[in-house]
Amino acid sequence: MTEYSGGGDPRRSLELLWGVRERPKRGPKPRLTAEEIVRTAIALADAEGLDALSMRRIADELGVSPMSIYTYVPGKAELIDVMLDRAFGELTPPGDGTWRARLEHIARDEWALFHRHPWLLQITTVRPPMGPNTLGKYEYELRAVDGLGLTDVEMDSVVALVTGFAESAARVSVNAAEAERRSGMSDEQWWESVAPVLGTLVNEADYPLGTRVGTAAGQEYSAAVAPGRAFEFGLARVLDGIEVLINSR
Amino acid sequence: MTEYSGGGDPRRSLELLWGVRERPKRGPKPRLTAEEIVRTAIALADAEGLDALSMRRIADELGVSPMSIYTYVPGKAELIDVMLDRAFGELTPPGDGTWRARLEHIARDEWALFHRHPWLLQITTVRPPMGPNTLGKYEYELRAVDGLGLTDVEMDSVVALVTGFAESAARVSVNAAEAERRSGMSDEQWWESVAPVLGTLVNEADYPLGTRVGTAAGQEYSAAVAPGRAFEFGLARVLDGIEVLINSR
DNA sequence: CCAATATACCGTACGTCGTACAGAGTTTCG
DNA sequence: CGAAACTCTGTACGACGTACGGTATATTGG
Repeated sequence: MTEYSGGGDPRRSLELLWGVRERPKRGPKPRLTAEEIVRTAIALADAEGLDALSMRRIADELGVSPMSIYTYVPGKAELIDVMLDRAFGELTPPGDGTWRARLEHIARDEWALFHRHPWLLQITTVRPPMGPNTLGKYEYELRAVDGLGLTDVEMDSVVALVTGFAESAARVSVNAAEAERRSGMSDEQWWESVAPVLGTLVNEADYPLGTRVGTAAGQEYSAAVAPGRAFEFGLARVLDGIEVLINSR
Repeated sequence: MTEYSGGGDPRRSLELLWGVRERPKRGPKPRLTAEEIVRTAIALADAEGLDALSMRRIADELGVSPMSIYTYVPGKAELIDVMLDRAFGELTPPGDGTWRARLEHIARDEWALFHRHPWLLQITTVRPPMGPNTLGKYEYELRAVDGLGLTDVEMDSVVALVTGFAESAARVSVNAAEAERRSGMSDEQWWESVAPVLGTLVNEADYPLGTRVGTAAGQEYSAAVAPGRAFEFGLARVLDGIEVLINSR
């Protein structure tokens, strides 16, 4: 189940994101806070993945009945919106180096964030939760490419390219780790279980480049480091491409 | 629920992928074939998404009971593996142009494939199904960057960068369309529902670049064309970056 | 022609999920 | 001291993948 951000009632979602709900005057003392629920949900998603994040599990963790959660949060979609914005709060703005150093910082920082919170990759952010950290992130990303002679639209495109690349590379890395965890097999072990059967079905000569290059890549990089190398390689190429654009201005 | 490819028994999976199952000598005539189930599943996923793809729905569609499906396919994971390989069969090898034209063809072809079969984006392919089309795809992708003076490992990295970029850009595009379908709101309508509430919570002066650039980007590109522009922009930058690498050899 | 065997197909059942709804208990205000 | 506002909970619905055991059907060997 892919989770969609921006799914709930916008007013209620935004109140939650900005924490502006005035506390009630009557009724029993609340046993929880929305923030506590968000923290618990993030810890659970970090430890067991987004698939294991259920309203029932969160309630268990907090020692209340499942339906109590709905007192503090309109539903699961809105909760995930807040989790996303809170996670973005861990990112740090780049410093004062070159534009290239600033974009590298942004990419590496996001790469690390996705590894700390792999569930972020399962949340679609085409309509992001308009919380303080999400807005702040966009702001400092744009600052990193301000004053380089790019148009406003180009600035937006460059930022989207770099963050999109970081997300894409992190996705490969996180999925590789997750596949290893689930299957209990390393990539090498997996390949050793597939290769013999594949050999009886396929003629290697039909795939000369795939056989040669696949073997070379497999030997050069163990599965444990391959995603990191792919990130570094791709980042260098993407920044080189952006440099071509900037130099043309 | 993210779906993982390569989850099932490798022998049974590979037999399915290569269609090598000898047909049974005794027992009742089969009413279906594995291929028929795969076709039905792909049509269903195309029309209603991977979340709507259930063994029960497939069985309904074919007029049999849910458990009958398991006569032809070991489980849902293996079925999805075959769906993936069959979809890759729609891709076409690049022609004889420059390396840049060949890589552009690969990226555009994949971009289009992900739009025809958006569910492909929900399947993790770190351990891809080793079917004929998946192997063929890797082979002609490598052929596109053969003979340029790159090392084997660099060839693999370049191909992964270009296809990873195409996938990443298509993901944004597909998610945007899906968000519109689900919510019944265009991006403009969504923004109009969020902006007024956001205005009461946020001081625009705190986000000067975000406000200016966000507005500019929103006006330049309607939501309907924005993902396509982002794809073209990013592809040009990525290929420029690869050109820098190739020229350095 | 008759059993033995292999296969196809199906009904039931289990433990998940998000959350609608109705009710019970608790605190504060007028 | 009510009434209103609020917190919390139990039950229920229809979905999911698939394990298991049973029954119907086709082919084979005698």
